[in-house]
Order: sequence, then structure tokens, then C-alpha cells
Amino acid sequence: MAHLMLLSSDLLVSLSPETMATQCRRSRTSFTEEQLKILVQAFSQNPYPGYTAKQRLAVEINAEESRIQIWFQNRRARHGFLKKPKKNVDPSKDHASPIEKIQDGTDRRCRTSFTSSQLQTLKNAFTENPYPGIDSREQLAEEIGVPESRVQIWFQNRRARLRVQRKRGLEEALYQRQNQGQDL
DNA sequence: ATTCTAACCTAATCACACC
DNA sequence: GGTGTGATTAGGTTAGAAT
Repeated sequence: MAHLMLLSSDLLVSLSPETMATQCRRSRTSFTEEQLKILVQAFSQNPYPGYTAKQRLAVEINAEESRIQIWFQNRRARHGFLKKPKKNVDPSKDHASPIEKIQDGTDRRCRTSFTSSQLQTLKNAFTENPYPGIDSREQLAEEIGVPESRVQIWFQNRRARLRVQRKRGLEEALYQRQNQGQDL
């Protein structure tokens, strides 16, 4: 068990994401002008749509919600916009904007709760390959009955937490070594 | 070749349940 | 109060398609 985790950790550092993760991406979606028009319009109104807003958009332009999310992420990164992503500055004060009550920052996707068997499947897959391509992710998603986008997020989070865990371990080891050296 | 941008990544953080 | 973990963000990289 422990050595399997080490194996995956070694993969994480030895094989760069570029070589591993990008060998099987999802095929690039090309939005039609009509779709783009709607997306751009929505972005100009609100660069930070909540989950329900993104879902609405997804239905409206007949695309997956995950693609909408990626599109907004990319758009925010490249085009300037006015809003601030900061936490709600005015908690108790309620400004005169009753219209947008849906997307007031707390409109997130409902947290998906994985069953232990689903987690086991994901963990097993992670030890085999921490950077699954689109095919593997779709297969996993199908197998455990969860959207592929959730599988992708799960792998991202797991890699991130493995990295910080591993970094902490290194720091602790270094700290101990320094202490020993000074005491000697 | 260059340009544009979807897909993907990391790092940090939020949210929220649980203890 | 901390821990665990799914969801979101900023910001950077990779790669496919159009120019």
C-alpha cells in the first residue's frame, strides 16, 4: 500500500505534466459564431457566472457546462474586465440589486460526495496514472457514474494535495537534519 | 510562421461538513 | 479550531485550427 503511493508520487515528479497529460486531450471544441455571441454577451454582463447561470448557458447554446466554465476561465485570463473576485465586501449591507440573487457568489455546484467504492476506484486509477487523458477519464466517469468533469477535478485536487504533503515531508526532513547538525 | 484560443495544468483559496 | 476535501479562482502552458 505504502509503496504504491510512493510509486505514484515518483510518477508525479519524474514525468512532467506536459509529456503525460497532454497526450490525450479532449478534442478541441469550436464554438459557432452564434454560440460565441451568446457567451460574449453573458461575459460582458457577468464574468463570474454562478453554477445555475452556467447551466442555463449550457442549455441555451447546447454545450456542456464544463466547457462553459473553461471558456469563462480563459476569457477572464485574457480579456480585461471590471469586476473584483474578492470576497463579499458588503456582508450585511444589501445594495439595490434584487435582480441577481441567484449568482451572488454562493451559487456553486453542489459538492459531489463520492462513495467509498468510487473513491477506491479513483485512487487505484491515480496510482496507475495521475494524469489520465480524456479517454481514461471518460472511462472512469462511466465506471463510477459521475460526470467526467468531476473526475478531472478530483485528479487535480489529489495531485495538488499529494504535492503539498510531499513538500511538507521534505521540509520536515530538512528541519530535522539541520537540528541534528547544529546539536552535533 | 504567426495568431488565436480550447484544453489543461498548478497554486492558492473558498465553502462546508465533520470532529 | 482544526482537518478533509470538492469547487472555484488567477495565471501560466500546450496544442489544434485558422490566417
